[in-house]
Amino acid sequence: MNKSLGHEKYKYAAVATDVVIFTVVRGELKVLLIKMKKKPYTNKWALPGGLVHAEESVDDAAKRILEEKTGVSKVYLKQLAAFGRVGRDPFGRVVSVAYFALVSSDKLKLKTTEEYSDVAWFDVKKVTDLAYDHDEILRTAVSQLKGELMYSKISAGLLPTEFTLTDLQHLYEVILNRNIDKRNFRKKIQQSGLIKAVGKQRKGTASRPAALFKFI
Amino acid sequence: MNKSLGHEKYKYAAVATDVVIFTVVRGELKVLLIKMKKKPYTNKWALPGGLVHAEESVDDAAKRILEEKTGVSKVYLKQLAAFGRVGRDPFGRVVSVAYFALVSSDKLKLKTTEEYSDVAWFDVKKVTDLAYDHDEILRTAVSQLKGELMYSKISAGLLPTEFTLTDLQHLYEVILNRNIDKRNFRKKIQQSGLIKAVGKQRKGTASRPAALFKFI
DNA sequence: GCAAAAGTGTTGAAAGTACACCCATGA
DNA sequence: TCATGGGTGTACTTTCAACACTTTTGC
Repeated sequence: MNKSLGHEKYKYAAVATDVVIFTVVRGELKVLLIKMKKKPYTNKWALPGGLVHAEESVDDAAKRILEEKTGVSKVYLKQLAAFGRVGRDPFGRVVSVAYFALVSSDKLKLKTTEEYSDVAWFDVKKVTDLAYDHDEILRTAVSQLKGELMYSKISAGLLPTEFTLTDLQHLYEVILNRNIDKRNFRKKIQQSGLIKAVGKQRKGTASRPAALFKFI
Repeated sequence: MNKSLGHEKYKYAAVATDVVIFTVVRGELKVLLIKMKKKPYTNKWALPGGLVHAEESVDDAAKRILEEKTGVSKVYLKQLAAFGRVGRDPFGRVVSVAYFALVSSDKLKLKTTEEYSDVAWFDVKKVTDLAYDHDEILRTAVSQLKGELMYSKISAGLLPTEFTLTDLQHLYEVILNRNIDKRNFRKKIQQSGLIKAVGKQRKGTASRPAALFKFI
């Protein structure tokens, strides 16, 4: 969405997609932002996005943009909503279909340091004043992420295939931004049917070995 | 969406909106469909829809189309999802943002009889084989409608401003397609804070008068 | 007084929440 | 043996589900 469209001269609106890419690092829920060059958003941060090409589905466009910005593929992307206010994009009449995804920060550490300096992770709690209507998109994404966390496998992207219940709980605590009771969490998540024990243990931890689980 | 676009020649996708308009008549949940003329969908039924103009928001486009097809305005339209498969529209590369609404059948009785014969209400349970990907859109809409019914005021569009709890329960039973316990329903809906008593009663009913309520 | 719909409570089950101690391992 | 994190159960509260009779009105 940082290309000029000149779509003002067309009679109809064009389609873009913006992707809210979350990760968790050092106990913080972070979102990937890119720094813009073009006026009127010079040096403003924005969600990664781009126009949907004629020969690709909107889902595929979101995947493409995710991969372009992070190098990560095969991540589950979830459609959030369409944002279609008239003035939302000063470069033309563009409707954006927003997606969100959770990606493990170590899977893309290389990419974010290799990439130019105008791509960076930001603590979600501190982000404000994004370009376009991206503050609104981000708020919607955070809210939907929290709502779905306990009822879906979206968090799988943030953990290795095999993980401990404590790993999972810590992840949930960061995303939900609150403490969770260990016993209640274990009861609920094991009853949910979303994960199952793999029958192995994680050793070498200077403490009692933890059972490993995986998403089904 | 029943206009040729020729958007194949553009590089990017265009935006349309399709509106799933529900009503309840004679104990059935019905959806408004229009009969198409153009190949390859000649005589197929489809959801009302159309392209989003450059100067209107997607929300406004959905409202406009709702009003064009039903004559009803000031109805709450809820965004459902965007549908963006490449081949979903044989006339061009079009991404549709779908909405749904509930409108009282008596508010638009005139309109549907005045309108030409290729607009009609269909029992949702019997609808199949719609044009485009409209079967999928309809299924998604029905599912979301059922899910939100108890937690929002969307059903307000289907009732007069003042209604009895029995009216509301009958409506819910039709939409959810199951019986609801009267006492549990009354407890839950009155605790929800979505409605409140207006302090009046409906008289002249050959039975005990019922208290009237309204949505807040 | 009777037909017709309005209105109202209780009990049991299930799910959610709060809370504290013992266990297995590596160092 | 101790430091570290792993693992477990119970009591209370809240929510959901099942279920039947009395009340008020018009005729």
